[in-house]
Amino acid sequence: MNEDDDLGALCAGAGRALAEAERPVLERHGLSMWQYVVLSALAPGAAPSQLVLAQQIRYDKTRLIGLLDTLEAAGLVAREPDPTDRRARVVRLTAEGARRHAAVRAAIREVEEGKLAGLPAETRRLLRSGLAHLANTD
Amino acid sequence: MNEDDDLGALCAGAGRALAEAERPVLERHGLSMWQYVVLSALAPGAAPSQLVLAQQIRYDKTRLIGLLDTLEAAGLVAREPDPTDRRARVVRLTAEGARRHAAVRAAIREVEEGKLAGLPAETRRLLRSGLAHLANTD
DNA sequence: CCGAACGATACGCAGGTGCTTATCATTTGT
DNA sequence: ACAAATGATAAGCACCTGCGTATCGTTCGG
Repeated sequence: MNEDDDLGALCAGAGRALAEAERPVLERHGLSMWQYVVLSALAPGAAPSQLVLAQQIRYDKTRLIGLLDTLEAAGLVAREPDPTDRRARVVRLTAEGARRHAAVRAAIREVEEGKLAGLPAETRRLLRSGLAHLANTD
Repeated sequence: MNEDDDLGALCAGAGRALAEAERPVLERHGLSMWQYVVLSALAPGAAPSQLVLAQQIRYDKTRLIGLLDTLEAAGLVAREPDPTDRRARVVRLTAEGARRHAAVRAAIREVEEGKLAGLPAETRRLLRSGLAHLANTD
């Protein structure tokens, strides 16, 4: 039974399985995993600076630059100097970026639904809350 | 709420948090994450060949060689030619390897218990079964 | 007002990853 | 019995990752 497995191993296995299932979806929409992560992070609201965005998604701040370059060139995000601190760049989704993100997110949700097929609603709920608890006990 | 997050993002977050919490434990016992994974894979029984071991733990088969070299030099695993097919090497834990694995595993279980603190038994159970379901729906 | 701190950017380094190719010993199918 | 396949191994590759350094413009404290 899974009583023998480490929780870490289980999380890694589940995460890998999900990532593998989602990769084709992302490819079909022309986005890399990290690009999708950035769009997801910006969906609830603009990031006050690239630095906090990098910390938020746990991505290297110097590599985020090139990632944003690509997304900006694709018209999915916009960088604007923060009026209150012109060193910082506020990063936000463009209308097109919000549209693309919503579309990809819907497709990914479908894949996840498929993976969850067969699990009772109660299990799904506790799975989410359990994972959130583990992730937030940093 | 966590209803907003992708399952993949939740798994990644939880997995990362667990890995970070377990790294100091592994370091204290002088093992890398992958070395521990190998020991864990061998604990239930010897691997019939290095190739199947690599596939089992999803590690590159050519890199596994060096990993096993280290573990063998440390006296934790043993490689013996399979009598029925002398191309293959059977990999098994040594007595010392089994002891080390049990010790590290106990320490890791403690960490995981700490992370799970506050979650009711039912949630833990469903969390495990939910993760196992996701991981096995490859 | 000026030096220290800070954000964005460019660049290179070291380590880890999966993948490919080549070699050698062994097994297997015909 | 011989060619093809297979497992272990070595070596090299292309990529990704985090990290450190340097530069430049901007901000802020004394």
